Amino acid sequence: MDGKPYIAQRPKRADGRRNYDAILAAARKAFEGAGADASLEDIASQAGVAIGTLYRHFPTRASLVEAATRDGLENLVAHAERLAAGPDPLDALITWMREAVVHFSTFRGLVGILAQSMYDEGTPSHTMCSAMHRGGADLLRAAQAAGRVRPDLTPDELFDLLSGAAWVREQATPDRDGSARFLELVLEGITTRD
Amino acid sequence: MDGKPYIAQRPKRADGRRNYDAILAAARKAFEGAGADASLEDIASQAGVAIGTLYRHFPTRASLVEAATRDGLENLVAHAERLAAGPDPLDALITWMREAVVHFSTFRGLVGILAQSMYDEGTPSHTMCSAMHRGGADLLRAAQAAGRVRPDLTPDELFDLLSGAAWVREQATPDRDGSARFLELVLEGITTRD
DNA sequence: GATTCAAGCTGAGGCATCCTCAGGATGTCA
DNA sequence: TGACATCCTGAGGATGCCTCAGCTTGAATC
Repeated sequence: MDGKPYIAQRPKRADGRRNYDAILAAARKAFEGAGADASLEDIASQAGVAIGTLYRHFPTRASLVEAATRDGLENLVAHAERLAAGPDPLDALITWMREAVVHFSTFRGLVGILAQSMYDEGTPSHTMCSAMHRGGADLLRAAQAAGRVRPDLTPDELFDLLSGAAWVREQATPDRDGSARFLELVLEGITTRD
Repeated sequence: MDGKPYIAQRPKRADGRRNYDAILAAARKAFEGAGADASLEDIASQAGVAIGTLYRHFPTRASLVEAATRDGLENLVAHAERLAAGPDPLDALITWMREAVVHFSTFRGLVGILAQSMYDEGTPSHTMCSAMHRGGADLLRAAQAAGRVRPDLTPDELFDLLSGAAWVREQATPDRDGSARFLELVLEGITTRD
């Protein structure tokens, strides 16, 4: 809509930084417990801050989600680069996919936000999602070049599969988490026959 | 929680039936446009009815969703039975899976509700979901018996795969719908090698 | 047709949440 | 210490959820 997505930045003043950090910590906890649609007023209150302060630092819910998950996704991107340097491209891809599914389902509702951010510039998480897309695409390409993954699989399709797995994991209850098996079956479908 | 799920039933009095139908029609349209979390007050207003009347007929949002999707899911179950009588078990399973994905993603948010209903009695849609589970399981079993699908795939896993595909479809935009390809890749993973 | 009453309808109102904004407080820098 | 940009506050309008006390009406009975 805007073309210029808002990315929350750490404020300069000491009290501002304090509150920014407190809000972020409260948000992580709240998202973990109540999902991405946790009450923002609760988060503000947990952070010991008025609601207006929360909105000052994070003008939209999406910007707060972005800030709360940035570290994890940065790690994921960094790990992709490290894995790309390894010897076994298929193993690297699989390892990364497993990790990605876990990150995508850090809390309920996150996959949906990420899936939208992936193709919607003008979204706080878009930058990070693009980086992830590149990282995943590189690993995929390498595995394909090694003849270990079907050559007609596109990065977009890979992320659909990962998102699907993450969504299943999101829905899971402690006694029923089919996401690992889901990924296993998916891998069965995309790796080339021995 | 309750153990006794509320299933909306068509009321007896003429004005009751009229309103029930009007609310259902408005709900279908609203869900289609705004997803499963469409405003109930809007729906009531569109149906030309006070909000209290909506709640009289459909005490919970879940019960309204259930009523709005019952027909489609009934058809899906019926189709499973018809397909089971056909000659080619694998073809039957695939056809049904495609259809299921479409039904599961009738509107945004439905898959999530169905996925929860599947294993949570005390949910309006649970009955229909169980019937669907049985129908899908029968088709799966037949395809496995014919040696066309890996024998270690369970019905629960099948529904995870279907739900994942439906979720992807739910997220899709007109220019980007990867659900068909998703299903294709999944089938690659669960069918036995020629 | 009149009577009766269970079934049905209404919409105000309490509560939660979102988000804004005018006015006040305060950290920082010179 | 003064000046001011930055930051904070919380009341308040808007929306949506859901309930309930009081009223209306369809339909069964006489």
